[in-house]
Amino acid sequence: MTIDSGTPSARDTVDTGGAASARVAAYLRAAILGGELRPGDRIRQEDIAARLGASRLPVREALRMLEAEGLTEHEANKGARVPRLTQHEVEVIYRMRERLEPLALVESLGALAEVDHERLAEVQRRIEENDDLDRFLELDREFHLLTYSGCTIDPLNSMVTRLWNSTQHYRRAYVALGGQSRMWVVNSEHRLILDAVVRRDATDAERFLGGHIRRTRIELGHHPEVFAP
Amino acid sequence: MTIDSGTPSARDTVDTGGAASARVAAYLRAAILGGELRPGDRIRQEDIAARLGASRLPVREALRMLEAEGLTEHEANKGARVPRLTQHEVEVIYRMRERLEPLALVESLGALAEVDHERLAEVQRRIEENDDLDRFLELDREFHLLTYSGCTIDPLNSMVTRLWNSTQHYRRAYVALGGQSRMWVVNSEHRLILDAVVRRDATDAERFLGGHIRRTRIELGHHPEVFAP
DNA sequence: CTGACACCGATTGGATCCAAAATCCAGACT
DNA sequence: AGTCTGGATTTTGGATCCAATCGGTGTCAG
Repeated sequence: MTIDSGTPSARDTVDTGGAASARVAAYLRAAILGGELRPGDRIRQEDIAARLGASRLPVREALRMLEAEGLTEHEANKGARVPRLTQHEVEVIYRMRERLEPLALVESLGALAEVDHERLAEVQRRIEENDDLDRFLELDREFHLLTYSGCTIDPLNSMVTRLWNSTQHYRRAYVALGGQSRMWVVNSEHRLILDAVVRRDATDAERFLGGHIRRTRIELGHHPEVFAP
Repeated sequence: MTIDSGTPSARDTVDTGGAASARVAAYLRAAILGGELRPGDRIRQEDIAARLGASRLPVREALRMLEAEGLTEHEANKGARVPRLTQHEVEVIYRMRERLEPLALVESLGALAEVDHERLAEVQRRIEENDDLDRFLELDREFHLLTYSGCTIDPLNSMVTRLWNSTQHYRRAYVALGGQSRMWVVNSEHRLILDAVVRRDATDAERFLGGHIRRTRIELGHHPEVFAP
């Protein structure tokens, strides 16, 4: 795992904290999103500090940042863990996504330039050529977050990112179980969204994106084995 | 200003961090929500530490907590400030509330016992008897957050709280300008919501709450002077 | 054999000290 | 006179050390 990584297209969360805190946060973020740290895993401050050659203090700061991003949870005098979610919690998070992400997309539409449209098309092209499951997770995330990148409303951005972070592990488990097998559905929906974005059609963008997330939620509901401990 | 305060009905945000961090966080939270610290104000770590007789470290932790709650914002090597929002940002936050809070209410409905219904009715009664503007802010917040108190989905709870926190100052400015003068509208809407909650009618609850927030957003949009620097 | 209690190791929380970065002001130069 | 540069001051970021708290284990009484 590389140390610099961080979220592919996250313009936020980079400035906050000092240099060391940011390094530690990037390391842990990559470890959790990448699947090395899984829900329920405990994170000991000293372990991380020793591994990265820093003191425990920037680790503490990093854990607080990650908590705000939904990647860790804290309990006083007991430390940090990667949150473990129930099936119902994930379902509600998808319902939150259904409502928030169309809003973020509409806020973003006007600010997206043609360069962004081209980048989006390029990412979608790579999704369709791709056949690696872990790579799909990254590209899909990049596609959607890129469509929101014109949105300047800070709480909206951070909440959308947080919702993606929280469900990342379950998305991985889902595709690993072959759930995302009918890729042509995903691709056709992505193309509808991309088209609406290029046309800057807020109504269509909102409708297609909402439907895309809703379908995913329903299909995920048919696979309770994803949530087995 | 009292030191113990904290958010009236916030079940979350109490466990995290140690004792000193929690005290500092509660102090700052009360100062910001209470209006002593206003948008744009800078928060110097040493000032707070000296004032509360703690070291700077718990202040740093507290500032991180508050950042997650939307009450402060950070910049590396530059410190913390109370965020200043534009009119458009506040409007989008209200749109987020329109979409998220009905969801939180529906998730909460089934878990609310009769005791909660009685407490709600009591709070609403006090709102109708009340004639102090600052007191109205508190009671209104308590009413709504109480209706969501049965919701156990952590990210949903924290996001709803964060949205309330972010707009608290502008709500205050709005009522101070006499914007919330037609209290009978607020009260009739609250009664509709309360009734739907008692009947556990998800459809009505969602509809009335959404309408309540939407009307507030639109009325707020007619008062741009609230957002004057 | 089981349950309660006390002790001890492990881990997090807090305080103090030091380093680095940013801001502010003065002075010189254009 | 205005602007740029340099240093001094202020403020935040990081490291180390010490205290408080939690979890497990072992022991003793019932």
